[in-house]
Amino acid sequence: MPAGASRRRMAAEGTGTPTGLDVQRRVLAYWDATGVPARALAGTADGPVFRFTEGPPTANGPPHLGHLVGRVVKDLQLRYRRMRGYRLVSPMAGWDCHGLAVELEIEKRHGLRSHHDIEAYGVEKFCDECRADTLRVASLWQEMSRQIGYWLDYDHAYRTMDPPYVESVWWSLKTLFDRGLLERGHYVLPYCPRCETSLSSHEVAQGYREATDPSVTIRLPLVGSSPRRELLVWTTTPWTLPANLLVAARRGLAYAVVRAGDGTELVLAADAVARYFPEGAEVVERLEGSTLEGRTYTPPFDTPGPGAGRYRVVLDDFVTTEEGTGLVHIAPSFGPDDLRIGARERVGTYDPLDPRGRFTEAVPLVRGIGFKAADPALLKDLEARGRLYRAETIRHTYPFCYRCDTPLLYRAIDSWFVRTSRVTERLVALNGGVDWVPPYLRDGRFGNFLTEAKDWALSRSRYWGTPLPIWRCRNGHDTCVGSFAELAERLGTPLPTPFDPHRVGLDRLALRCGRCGETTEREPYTIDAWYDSGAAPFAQFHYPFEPGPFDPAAPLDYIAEGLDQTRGWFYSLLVLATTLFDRPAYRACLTTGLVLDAEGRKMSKSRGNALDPLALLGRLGGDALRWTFLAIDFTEPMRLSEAGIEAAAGRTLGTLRNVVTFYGGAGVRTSPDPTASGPPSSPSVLDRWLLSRLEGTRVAVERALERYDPRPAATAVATFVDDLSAWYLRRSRPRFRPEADAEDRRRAEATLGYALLGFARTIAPLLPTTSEWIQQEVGGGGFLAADRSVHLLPWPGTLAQPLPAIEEGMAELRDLVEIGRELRQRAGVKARVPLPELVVFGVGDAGPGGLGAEGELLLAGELNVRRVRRAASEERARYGEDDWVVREEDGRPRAALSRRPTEELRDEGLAREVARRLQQRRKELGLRYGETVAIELALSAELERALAPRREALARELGAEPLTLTAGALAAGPEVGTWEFEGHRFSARVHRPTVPRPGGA
RNA sequence: GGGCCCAUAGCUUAGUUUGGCUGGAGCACCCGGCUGAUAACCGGGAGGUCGUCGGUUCAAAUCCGACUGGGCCCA
Repeated sequence: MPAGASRRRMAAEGTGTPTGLDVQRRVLAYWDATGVPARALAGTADGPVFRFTEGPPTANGPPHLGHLVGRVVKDLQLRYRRMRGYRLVSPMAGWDCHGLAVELEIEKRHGLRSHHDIEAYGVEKFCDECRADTLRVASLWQEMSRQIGYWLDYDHAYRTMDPPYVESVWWSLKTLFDRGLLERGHYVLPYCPRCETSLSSHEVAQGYREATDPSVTIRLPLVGSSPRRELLVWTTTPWTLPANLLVAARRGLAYAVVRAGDGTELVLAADAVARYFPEGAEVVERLEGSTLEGRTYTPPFDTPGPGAGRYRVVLDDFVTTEEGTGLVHIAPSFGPDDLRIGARERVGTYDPLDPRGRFTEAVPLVRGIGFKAADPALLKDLEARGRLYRAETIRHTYPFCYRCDTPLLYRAIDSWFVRTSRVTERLVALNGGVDWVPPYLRDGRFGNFLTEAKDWALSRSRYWGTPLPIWRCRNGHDTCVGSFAELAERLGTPLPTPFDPHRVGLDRLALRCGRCGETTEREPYTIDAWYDSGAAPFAQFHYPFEPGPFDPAAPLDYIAEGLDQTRGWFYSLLVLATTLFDRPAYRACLTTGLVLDAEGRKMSKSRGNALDPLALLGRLGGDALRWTFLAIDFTEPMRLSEAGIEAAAGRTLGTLRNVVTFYGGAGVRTSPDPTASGPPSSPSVLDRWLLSRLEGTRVAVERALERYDPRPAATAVATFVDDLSAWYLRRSRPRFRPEADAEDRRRAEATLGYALLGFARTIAPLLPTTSEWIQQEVGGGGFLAADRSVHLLPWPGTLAQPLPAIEEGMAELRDLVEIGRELRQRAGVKARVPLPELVVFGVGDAGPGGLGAEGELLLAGELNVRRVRRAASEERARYGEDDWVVREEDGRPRAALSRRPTEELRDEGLAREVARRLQQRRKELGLRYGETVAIELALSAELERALAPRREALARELGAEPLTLTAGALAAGPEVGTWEFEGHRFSARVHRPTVPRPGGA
């Protein structure tokens, strides 16, 4: 019979150890049927509050493995807090609904390319589709959460597009507006001509790419110079030259006037002369920068017309000579420094591009041509007029729209800003009190970002987002509306019901100006979706319009998201908490690193190396993944592979399941809840040791979770599972046999049951399905009632008395076991052959490890020696090389093992070997513990001599009825097996006394 | 160009904050064992220039500096 079939049959009969997936199915079915998650969800109703907010994902794409890591980290903390009796505010799931990502999806679907296309298509229809698309794969997210055991309230999820949420966002915007922290401005921002909107720096950062651009130097003749003098000016964006208004030089910088071949004199920085004239140049004059101030020049293109003070040289310290000529072309509309200088010099701005980045009729030469595409025509014209000094190309990184791959331009446009630069100090100060994990983020990446934070460009010229609730009248008065009621009041009419606060409905509304009574128009913007999510802690409760559990004075206790959120959610949360409530947004902030594949490359859909979290969960189960994430350093980039996850989880979790199966399968049953009456008392040091180890594990897990660092918890859990399986159970196995002392057996059962249940509670935050399975299997819940769930039990207090002396003694004892095994190996005697004696040197009357007679018994049992004897080091000489193997440490004897078994012991070893193989046979036949079997044994002469006196004991041990012994060999047959070992040979017919069921093997 | 993080056995890692005994462990590998957990379990072995170089020190995986490689962020 194939092994697989055998195992399946055993599993069907309930005698095999279930896989992690079996456990998960069983537990999820139990939770689904009894509603455990809903009952546990919010924690203790009247407990102290633990504040948490789920960072809202956008659900228009499926979850990836990185999301899973974050969810595990969040969930284990929430479970721990629930068990500690906290009330969770709030367990709401959340969805980020607005933004360009959603819009672009719809644009693609209908081939829309511009604002014009969208408006022709119909803004209302467009937004309706965005709304419908936004939660397209929410069910995948929910299913993923269910399987990983991340319990959130999906039935009452907050959605950033819901009217109450939008109203809370409006309230916050008006609060900022009233405090002068929300202002309109004309600033240079990254701008996508295809999306026709400005972008945030966060968005731009994702789209830098290598590109080839012109690198040109042009001549700008100084007015009224004789001989003719020309300024040399360098640029990589010729398309900005029609918008040139000034040239900047630097005070204190040395400039040279160089004679050119055509007799004109060229002005450039002295440092740049060598670059421009590698063969040398005739310098006719040296100038200091400030002497150039106020000189006027002829502009590169005769476009904007005269304006006061335009086309002159000004001074500014931002001019350098590392690149270019030390004379910088200033187009105030197209660069931040340009805009600043233009404003200081009062020359205004000049922008000859339309919203789609094409030249208007102001530049007839290139009218209708896109900004970058116009470069060749502009250069050709300059050349024709003799104004082009040098034209080359350059490779550099240039920003492209990360959504649509269009080259961006930097452009001064009207926008609304949150004046974060005015609260920089508060942001830094409040962040200083945040407990970051890992800690270096506080002053490192995040801290740096805060100190450099510029004003937050909030407005977007888009359609699907929270509309900016500001109306402007023709006198330039702005009215910011902070609630739906205020909107109705200013309108003078009730709002339609239901009222949808999105662009279509809102843009139609004309308010009266709050100051002058004039009619107004809404500022035609939506806001950055990051603002929406930053408002989640209060907006999810419709604060301040409803009396929810939001406390404006209290930060969140804990949040956890991916490291990329330092520029995203972590930032927007802090900005809003600071400007609205003047407090930090969160007390503890944990970040998770990037998920990489086995080769260390970033997992991405396009690369095809991404692991599908739902498929993984379906194959391995949630706890296997959880265990993997706990065991690795999730604050750093993580290399993950399916094989790695399976291997990491298999050992510890598989061993634990085996122990639980043994507890049930060996017929062990105790009272329904072994924890109810406190730790069982037992004189056995083995029992007391296990319970002490259990308590140590509980303390280690508690300490780790209090510090938001689960890794030490995982280490402690793995160690305990090993102690439980490889030492406690291994040494306790004789105690569970039917022939064992009844009282001792009862104590062992009670101890193991208590330990398993205490352990289940300890690991409940880390491994929710495994712990629940243990609780139901061992605690007698039987997967029946919700109130027996481990997740509704409190976090355990002291589980047992810590006994450091016993733990140390046991460690010493286990050390002696290793020494004993080494001695056996040296003696060349297998463990199944009992040896007469192990001598332990230099231990006191309390025996090895100070564990008394029981310690000696454990040692004797584990090493299969008849007795353990204590001896003084001085007796070393009595243990010669012939009959003993001796282990010495530091020149002193530690242990000695008698290497010569007696005839009787040797025979016992042979009997042991035969019995072991027959036991194996029983198991292959799928026989249970108590079932009897008929065995015919045919033995060699020596084996028969050894076994005959032990026939009775052998029959009992094997459950053989009858057991017949004969000399010789059995004829081959289907039920006959033959074994050989160390020159011995025997065959046996083992058959079940009952007829197998039809369809069985 | 600037900032931050990481580097320990083939793989996953403990130890680094606070310098100190032969740098622990698991997986895989080789050898061996198993006395009702058996796709489980146990022992032994082999495998390490603790990324490289330099410094501080009686003593450095640990502290300092430089460099190399990898990653993230900013420009």
